[in-house]
Amino acid sequence: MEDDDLALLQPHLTRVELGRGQKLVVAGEPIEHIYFPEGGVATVVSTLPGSGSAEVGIFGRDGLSGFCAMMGAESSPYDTIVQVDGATGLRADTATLTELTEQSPSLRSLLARYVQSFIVQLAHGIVCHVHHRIEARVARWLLMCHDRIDGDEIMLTHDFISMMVGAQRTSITVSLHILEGVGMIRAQRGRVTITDREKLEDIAGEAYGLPEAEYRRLLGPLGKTAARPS
Amino acid sequence: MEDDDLALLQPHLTRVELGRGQKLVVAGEPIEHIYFPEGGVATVVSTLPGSGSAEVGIFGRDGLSGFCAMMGAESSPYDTIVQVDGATGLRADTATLTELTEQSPSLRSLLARYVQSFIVQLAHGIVCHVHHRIEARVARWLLMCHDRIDGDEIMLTHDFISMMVGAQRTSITVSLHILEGVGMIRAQRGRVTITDREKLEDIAGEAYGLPEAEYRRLLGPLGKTAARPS
DNA sequence: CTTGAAGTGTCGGCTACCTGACAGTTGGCT
DNA sequence: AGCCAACTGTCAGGTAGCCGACACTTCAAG
Repeated sequence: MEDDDLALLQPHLTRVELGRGQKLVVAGEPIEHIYFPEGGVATVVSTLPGSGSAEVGIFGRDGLSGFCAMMGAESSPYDTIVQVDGATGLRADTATLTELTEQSPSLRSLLARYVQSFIVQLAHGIVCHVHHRIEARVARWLLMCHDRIDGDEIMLTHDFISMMVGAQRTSITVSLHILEGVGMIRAQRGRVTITDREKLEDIAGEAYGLPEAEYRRLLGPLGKTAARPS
Repeated sequence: MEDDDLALLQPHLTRVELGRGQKLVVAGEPIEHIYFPEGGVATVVSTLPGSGSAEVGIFGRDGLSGFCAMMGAESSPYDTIVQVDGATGLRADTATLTELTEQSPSLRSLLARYVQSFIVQLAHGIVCHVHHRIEARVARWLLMCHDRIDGDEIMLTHDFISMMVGAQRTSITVSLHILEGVGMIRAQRGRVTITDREKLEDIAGEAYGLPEAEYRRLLGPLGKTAARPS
């Protein structure tokens, strides 16, 4: 995702472990650090007392946590949680990063373009909930994870997918059976393996693709091929 | 919404009529003008060949059209359409505005904070679709309109609300009857009048409020009291 | 005044999905 | 080895909201 702005950032980055369940942003609390995952998946989750939780956005090595701290909000109303681990991330102080961004127009442009791509992801989430059945939404979500991990195995439970997709756990079980029946995936305890990505994209239909296309348009390749600092 | 940045913008603004149905942004086409409505309601709408349309965001005098043009995207995948008219708007050239923003840190901060508030609106839209029944979503949407217009009368049809809320037209008719039965609104042909806003907020519950609170936190009062250039 | 389009009310059938409950399975821990 | 917690499968009942169809009302235009 970075180019020669990387040199600007590098001295301020620390590599840290990102463990499953770790909260990169806690709702309502000041955001002190910004994280750039080098792998795995993190999601932005809304939790309200009367309504339970719902996932609203997702990112991995394609994005960063808590960008709202650089948009004039010291905190976010949403949690950001590491959901699929197995990777490290680069961490920076919010204040430092904000200042760097303020100074470098190209860094600012990069951030702006990422924010724009994230907006499209959010907007598309709404469209999915309005128009697409659970099956397609599950497919969408699996594809979004697949884009962000190495290999075809994703470690996650039905319970977990249910929160992501915004559906009942039992409905997820059924959906996964259908997807498995057609040979798109293989489901084992706590693990889903993508076996036929193309078919999965077919099932997802318009539920998948638009935000990804927008990301590529604004920021370049998404996923395994994306260049990352090492 | 503006403060003394206004002086910077003023010379580049032209007052224009905003008519119902007018597209302030056309999906996929370059955004040449940015509009700041002085009243009425505009929405951001996703239209996909296979899935029909869905509304994803809304704004009025609290916001501006096509901000993505200032985020590095020349175009947006979504239309922005004037839905409730009866007001003028201020228009500026995208290029000019982008340049001004690039130069003025305070203008940039203002824009960033607005974008952040819009993100929360989008995210909350997802939460609504996951957790709240149609009735609450209708209430939410009426409240969001009410925040942005003068008076308590909103000119809109059931058909229209159905697209906004992401539901069937007949379901909207039923919902409006319920809301009217409890005395929260009065529905006439092509018009809804808010008669008891508090009760409406009760019905909406958590479907309404969070994005509005966030807007106030970041940008100050939303709605009728908000200071606007005149 | 007439006509027609746009908007509204309503109904019956249908289905996707929720809800809760429970039994079976797996795998890590002691 | 054995146990417990987490995970998965499944089922039966209920319901919100979809879908299509149609009759009625309102209003603006000719």
